[in-house]
Amino acid sequence: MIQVLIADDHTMFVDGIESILLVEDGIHVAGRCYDGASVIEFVKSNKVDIVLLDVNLPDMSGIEVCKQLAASHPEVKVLAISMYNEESYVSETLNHGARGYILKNTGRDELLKAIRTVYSGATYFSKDVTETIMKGLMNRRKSSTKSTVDMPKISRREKEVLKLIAEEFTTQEIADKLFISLKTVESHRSNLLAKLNARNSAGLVRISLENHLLD
Amino acid sequence: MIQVLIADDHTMFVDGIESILLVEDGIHVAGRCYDGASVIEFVKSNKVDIVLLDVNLPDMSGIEVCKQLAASHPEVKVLAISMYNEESYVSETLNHGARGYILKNTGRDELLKAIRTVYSGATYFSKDVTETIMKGLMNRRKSSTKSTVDMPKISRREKEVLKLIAEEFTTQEIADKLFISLKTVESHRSNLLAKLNARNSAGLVRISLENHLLD
DNA sequence: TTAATTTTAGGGGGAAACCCTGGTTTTTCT
DNA sequence: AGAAAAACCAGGGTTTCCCCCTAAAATTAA
Repeated sequence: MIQVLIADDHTMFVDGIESILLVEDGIHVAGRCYDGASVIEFVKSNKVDIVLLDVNLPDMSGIEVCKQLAASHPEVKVLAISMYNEESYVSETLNHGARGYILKNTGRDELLKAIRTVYSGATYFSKDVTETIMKGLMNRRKSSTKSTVDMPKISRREKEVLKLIAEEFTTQEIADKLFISLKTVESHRSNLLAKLNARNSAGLVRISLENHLLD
Repeated sequence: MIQVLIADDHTMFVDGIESILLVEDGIHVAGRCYDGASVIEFVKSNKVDIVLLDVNLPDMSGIEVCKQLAASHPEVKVLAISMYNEESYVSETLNHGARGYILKNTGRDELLKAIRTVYSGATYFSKDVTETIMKGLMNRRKSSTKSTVDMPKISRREKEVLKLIAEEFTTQEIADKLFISLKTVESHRSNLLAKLNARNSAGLVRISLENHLLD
């Protein structure tokens, strides 16, 4: 029997979920909570397998609840339920221990499937959520590509020097490693400063990391 | 008619794909390529809607091909095909312009569905790949939390100094900005060097960027 | 084969960073 | 309230960085 705790501040919504789960074999509604604090309290004294957790609770955010649950009761699986299909919400929630993320417009069958899937140890995300995440993952390309375009060409040797600078080696150490003179390394760094429009080595490192110049 | 270019260095695999696509209505195999360079060449002089791209090509990586295609022929959609269901591969590929990612063990029907989906402008990922990405997205919690844990506490003031160092300001400039003495700033940097186990400002910047200390 | 770029190298000088030690005041935690 | 941590300040000494300049050899592109 899967013990489910429903956590949402909208009574009507909780009622709806409960009525779905009540008639379902193998699933039992262990309790209902209307805020984050009571979720933490409830799991302390009750056996709960899955928390159906609204991401937007009045007192604390669902993310905070996830974090605390993951710390104190890692065996309790969190299935996040949210009205918002936004990348920041989704990834934040997942990054704090939720095993699944479904939207509030999810139908009865999908809700049951999600609960059973998460209970089995796997993860579940509704189709829309999956798309959102993929989109977010892909859109990071634009920013990185754009900045790569207007980035001056860095020669092979300069890149080597740049890498070693980022690894905290001094000019002398870099010279020894590359079997070249200290003055040569200084030339390279000087050229790098000009090319990357940096004022010092700290900037060199920041710019090269931000633009993935060391890959 | 969807013009498809198959790019893979394994002849047998290309043959297999081709035989599937040949009997399919609305899909035409525009050409076959066995390395990345010829893909770039081919799209220059042929109409291609979709490139079925093996991520592991002999001469250049599929990621490189994606990048170049996105730059020169953004209308050509890349559907990545790979033997490896690994997070780094998948996200790298998607971040460089691929519209989909399927595995080589994908069946005939799913392949066709993927092609048609990508052609329609949407994205397609096989179920396994989706799971991998989700796992990867979730597992960043562990690494980030872990690194934050064994990362010494950085005071509010130190963080301010650290930010300004990363923004390439000199000690004197930082002192002026924060209305404190030059020597104080040096103290803070010195403490930061010790705390973050860095040898110089370059390392300070690298470590703080790698561990998201400036957020 | 020129032309351009890259890589190499050097002198000299000033600024900044780094290291060490010491101290006071303020904030934070218990 | 007392202890601990953080923030503040400072001097002197050493190293490293950064900048200006020049310039030859090697590689690459036109």
